[in-house]
Amino acid sequence: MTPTGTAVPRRERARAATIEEIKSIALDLIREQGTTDVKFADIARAMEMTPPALYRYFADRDELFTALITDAYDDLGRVVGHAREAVADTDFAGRWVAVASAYREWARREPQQFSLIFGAPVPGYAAPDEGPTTEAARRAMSQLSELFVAAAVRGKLRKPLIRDVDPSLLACADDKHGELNGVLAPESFQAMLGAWSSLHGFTCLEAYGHLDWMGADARDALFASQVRLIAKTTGLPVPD
Amino acid sequence: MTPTGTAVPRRERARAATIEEIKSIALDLIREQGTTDVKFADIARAMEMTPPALYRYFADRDELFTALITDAYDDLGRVVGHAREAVADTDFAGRWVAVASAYREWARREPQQFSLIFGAPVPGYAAPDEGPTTEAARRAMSQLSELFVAAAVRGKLRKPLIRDVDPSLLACADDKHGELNGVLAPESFQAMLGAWSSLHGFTCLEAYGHLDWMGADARDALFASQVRLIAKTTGLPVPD
DNA sequence: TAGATGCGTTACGAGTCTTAACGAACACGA
DNA sequence: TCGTGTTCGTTAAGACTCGTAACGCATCTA
Repeated sequence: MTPTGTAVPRRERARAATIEEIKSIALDLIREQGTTDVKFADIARAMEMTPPALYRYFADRDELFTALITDAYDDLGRVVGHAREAVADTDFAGRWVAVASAYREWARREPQQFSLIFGAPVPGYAAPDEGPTTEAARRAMSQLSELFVAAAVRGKLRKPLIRDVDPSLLACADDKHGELNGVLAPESFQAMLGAWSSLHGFTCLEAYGHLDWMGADARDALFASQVRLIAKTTGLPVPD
Repeated sequence: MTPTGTAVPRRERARAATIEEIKSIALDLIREQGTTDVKFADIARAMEMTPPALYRYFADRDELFTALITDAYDDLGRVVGHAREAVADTDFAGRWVAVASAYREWARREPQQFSLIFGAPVPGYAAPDEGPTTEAARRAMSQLSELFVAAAVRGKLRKPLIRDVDPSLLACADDKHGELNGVLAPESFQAMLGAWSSLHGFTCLEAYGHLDWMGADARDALFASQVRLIAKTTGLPVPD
């Protein structure tokens, strides 16, 4: 069975597969033990290998972490993106709810991955500045801004409740003009950031168990009311 | 110099002082290295002791962590409380701004302590359920609820923007009736939780550097607008 | 003064990350 | 078909960690 159509050499494919297996097992272990510190020894044991073998694939434990973090960003962005596109592209409020819910549920489903990207730096791991992680962060965040841009383009974005924008924030919005297609008004830009931070706040609190004292139903209700409130205050067209 | 007025035996005082020194140095190290994992060896070295000596004061590394976490809660509660009381007790909006700003600034000043209490569980450390940490958490949170209760008592709390409350959240509010003096309307209770999560979201994002891409001025402006927005939507009496 | 208690030390076992040196499997050109 | 070189996984070893055990020394108490 000679590889005819395969552009990628057999060797490299095996290597890539091993790398994926390492990351996958690392994630499993992280999920199992509930913390983000993985031991090379444990990964190796689960793969029926010896610890030093892993150094053929990751120079450092930090390098493995960086890979896990960028993967987490990608996964979050992908999940949120799918959720967004599952709703009619004219139903902006519906898309906002979908995005917010996906964000929340991903964090609850994968609290460790969530804390990997949004939590405090992992012990002993200093994020490489301007590295691949910041790049991945932009991609994930863009899911939200695209939503607002789309609404603005179609003229469906009302003025947000808070309209006065500080000069410094205005300058900042100008910097981002390119990415935002130059169509998002500064006050809407400000409102969007506020929406993100509000959403993020609830998500953090819930993912780390700080809302466990209220029942699951109550949490759902609180989330729903928050999302609706944000839609209103940011100027997204709520059906209500 | 015989200890005349000292009720506490000299021995215990020395022990307490050592405990404080350990925690203090642990915090310094955490601040220096920017991560929450402290090594007993480093603490001991800084104290010019040998690592095993620390086990006379903390049975475990987890025990030290628990102490640090409760201290962090206390510190946050204390700082926020002071900020609240520094504003006239009739100026509810002012008090809200003070509380929110103190919360934010504490997190920015002590990101490690912040992540100690609000971040993902520390690697290898499983929080003792229903232990002293949850108790301390209540105390810190109460700074916010007292503010809302006070405003409600004086009839200065308007209806929040979102008024419909889900039954499950209503039941939850009833449970807390005692602590809330039975005077906070369910919709205000819901709004208060929303206020907290919004505040928390901005604080998290900023403390962990996810807003570094905008300038400090822009961050300040965004925070101010968020705080004002929350005051409006929760029904706090804004002077404007 | 005699004894008990508390504290800090050294010594040690188990475990971790990481590098270095070795052997075996594989791919490839002569 | 036969070398040759690259890649992979192994064992061995050094430096470091947490945590326990056993030993002195100081202090407090009876």
